[in-house]
Amino acid sequence: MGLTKSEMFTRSQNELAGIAKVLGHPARIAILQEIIKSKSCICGDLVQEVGLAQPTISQHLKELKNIGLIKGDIEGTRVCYCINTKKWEEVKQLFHSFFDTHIPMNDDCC
Amino acid sequence: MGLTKSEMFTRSQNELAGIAKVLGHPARIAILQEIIKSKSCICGDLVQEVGLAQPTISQHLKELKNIGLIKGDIEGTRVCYCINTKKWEEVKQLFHSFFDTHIPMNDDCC
DNA sequence: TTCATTTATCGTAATATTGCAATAAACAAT
DNA sequence: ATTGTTTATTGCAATATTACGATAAATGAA
Repeated sequence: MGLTKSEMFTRSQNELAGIAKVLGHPARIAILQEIIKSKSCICGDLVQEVGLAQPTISQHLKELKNIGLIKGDIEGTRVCYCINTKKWEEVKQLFHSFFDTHIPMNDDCC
Repeated sequence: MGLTKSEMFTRSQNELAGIAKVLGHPARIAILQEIIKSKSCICGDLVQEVGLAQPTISQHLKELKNIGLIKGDIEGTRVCYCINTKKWEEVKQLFHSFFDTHIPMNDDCC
């Protein structure tokens, strides 16, 4: 089969996993870092910098846009991508909350 | 093809993406939360709680163990899983560092 | 208009992931 | 030794992801 219904899990579990999944590819991490680094946000330069073919980069950008982490501004034939800082903060907070859940000490094992 | 060589990316890009990938499934998020919630760490109870077949849970546990987020203690026929707090803190810090990179304001677009 | 530039989309091949039934392996209890 | 319990592994089918060539779509420049 290979399909788990999302109804099996809570909304927040699906949300966090969905975002983590998009972050789960080094090219997309590289794209985000490159957008941040190049203060003025970049476009097809990502193809040069990341080293994947243009359609591939475009596809990764689409996924990052889908979860709202980046925005794209059309400027003539070019598209200027940049971080959506509002969403960036939200996602930061999401991971923060997840990892800050207190881990109780365990005497029984481990 | 469908394969990007990991040599294309930095060590830390691959590391972060690799961990995010494992977190990128709601069942694995649910498993982590359940382990945390059940103070005394649990075993095959996860099958009951998460609602997937035993081999599926076992497989997800394996992936979580691979990145070191959980440990498994064999206790007779049972295996007691719990959070590897040391690694947990490391991963928390990893995401923290990633999301805390300063996002420069952009006047050009977006 | 015609040509060059840039990005998105389509189509497709290669690969990876997911889920589970069947089964093995390890142990406890009788 | 046999039985029951628990977990890991194997094998496989269904699906998803990834990468890229080809192509379309949109714009700017000549």
